[in-house]
Parts: sequence; C-alpha cells; structure tokens
Amino acid sequence: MTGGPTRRRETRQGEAVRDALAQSEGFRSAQDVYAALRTEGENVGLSTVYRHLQALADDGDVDVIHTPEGETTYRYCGDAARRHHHHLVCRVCGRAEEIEGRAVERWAVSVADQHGYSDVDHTVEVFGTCSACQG
Amino acid sequence: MTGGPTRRRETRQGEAVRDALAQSEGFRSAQDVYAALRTEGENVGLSTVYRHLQALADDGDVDVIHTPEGETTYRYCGDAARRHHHHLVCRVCGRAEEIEGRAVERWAVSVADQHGYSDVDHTVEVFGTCSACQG
DNA sequence: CCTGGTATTGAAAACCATTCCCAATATCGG
DNA sequence: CCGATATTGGGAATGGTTTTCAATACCAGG
Repeated sequence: MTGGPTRRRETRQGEAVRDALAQSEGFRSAQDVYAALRTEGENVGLSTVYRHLQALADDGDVDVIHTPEGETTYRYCGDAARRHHHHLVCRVCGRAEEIEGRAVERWAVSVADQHGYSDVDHTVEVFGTCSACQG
Repeated sequence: MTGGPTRRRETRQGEAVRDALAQSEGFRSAQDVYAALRTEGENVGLSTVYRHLQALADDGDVDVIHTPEGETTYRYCGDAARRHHHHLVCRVCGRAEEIEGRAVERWAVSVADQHGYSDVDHTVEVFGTCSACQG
C-alpha cells in the first residue's frame, strides 16, 4: 500500500477504454463507452469498462462530473486533468470546454471560512447549449 | 394545462412530508424523510414521499441538490428558494447555509458567452464540514 | 345521504446505473 | 513450463428512484 497511483498492466481492454474516451470531445457515461466499444467490435465487459474508468479517474487521467440527472460521466483531459479546473458542458452533445476561475475558488474558500466550515471542496459546472447544437 | 404550479389537495401525507423537511435545517434525502416519518409514527408510503418531494421542488418550495455521491437531497427554503442562490453544505450532517455570489453568476454567464454557449445554467455547491461536526 | 367522477395513496414490480462476486483466463517472474 | 498474481466478464446483487395499478379518500351534484 504505497498510496501512489494505481499501476496496472497495459491490457487490450484498458487501452480500448482509454482510446474510446480520448476520441470523444465530451463527457461520456460508462454506458456510452461500453456501447461505443461494442459497436466498433471491441469486446469489453461492462464491469471492465467501469473498472478502467474508475482507475483512470483515480489516477487523475480523466475528469468526472455528475450530470444534473445523476449520471456519472468521464472525460479524458490528459495532463490538464491534473490542474484544478471546471467545465462548460454542452447539455446536448456532452462537448466541454475547460474553464477556470480563480475568483470562484477564492470566493468558495472565503465563504466557507466565514461560516466556520473546514475541509472545503466545491462543485462548479456550467451547462449550456454549444453553438453547434443550437437551432 | 396552465403551466402554473401544481396544485394539490392538502393531504395528511403531503403535510407530513413538508413538515418533516421544514423541521430539518439541512438537506435530506427522500429516504431520510421516509425513515423520519416512519419513526415518528406517521404512516406514509415511500412513493408518496417521493411524489411530494418532487411536487415541492416543482413548485419551488424546496431546493434540490445532488450530493457528490449521487443522492438527491431536498431542503425546505420557504420563500428563499425562489431567489437564485447556492449552498454551503456540511457533508457530515447535511446542514446548509444559503450563500450567494453575484460575481460567480456573472462569471458563469460571461464564460459561456465567450464560448458561444447559450441557454446557460450552472451548478455551484460548496461542501465542507461545519463547526459542530469537526473533531 | 347516495352516487359517480377524480385525485391520492402505497405496495409491489420495474428500472437503471453501478458494484460485487467469482470462476475462467491471461500474464509475469523464475 | 510452473506456480503466483492480476485481469476479465457474465451474472447476480444493490440501492435509489419511478412506475403501475387496484384500493381508498374526497368532492360536487342530485
């Protein structure tokens, strides 16, 4: 138990999951990824998709957000995933822009401080309809 | 179909659900409310609890947020619920403070604008451990 | 006070995303 | 090649939420 990132062997399935995510510009649910793989003939079990998605998230290779409907979605962000940031997500196609707002970070911390809350964390996601999905 | 708020008869169950929520300072899940009612002898079916919670949410009488774990929680906010605001929520006891941040609102809109996203909405919740729950 | 019509209820079943279980399989070091 | 270890994936289990539908409550009019 080192506490370091989970190391796992490079497997066909792991690569398939990673690739599927990387090919997509937006956030995708585990089910989406599973369906996509299945469509392109890649045979990967659903549990395996979930496992790799989680592993990627744990390793900080993908961003995770919960849609307002409660589905968990993942997005491959490469190195960017390791910097704290938020997203502007298209609610139609899932496409997302990385955004950051130092002001928001400061605001969250100061508000929490003022109320005596510790161990602060925050969720900030902006949803909209991207230009391609309008009309 | 008027589009107006859902009107429903005042029923024992509806009142029970509303009261249970009103008595709590924090966000509570449907299951919590159900358990609480059951404990105090009120006999209300689980589906009925869900129904009233949703109705209250639709009417704008309660705020709804999804915990990072994906549970849907409700909080009675009275009139305050009708003004746009966010929450600082204790992740231990569910207690919540209403907070607002005009700067955040403006930021969200402007960021979306810059990227050509329309119909903008946003989720901003701050989680922490309240002073009572520390240590 | 009946009666018919509409709304509400709640138990059980359906849903659905996610997790768990575990036997079969793949891979690695020696 | 062998034994040890890791990964896989199908199916069952979970758990929150929604749906279904028959029983019940409530209303207005006769």
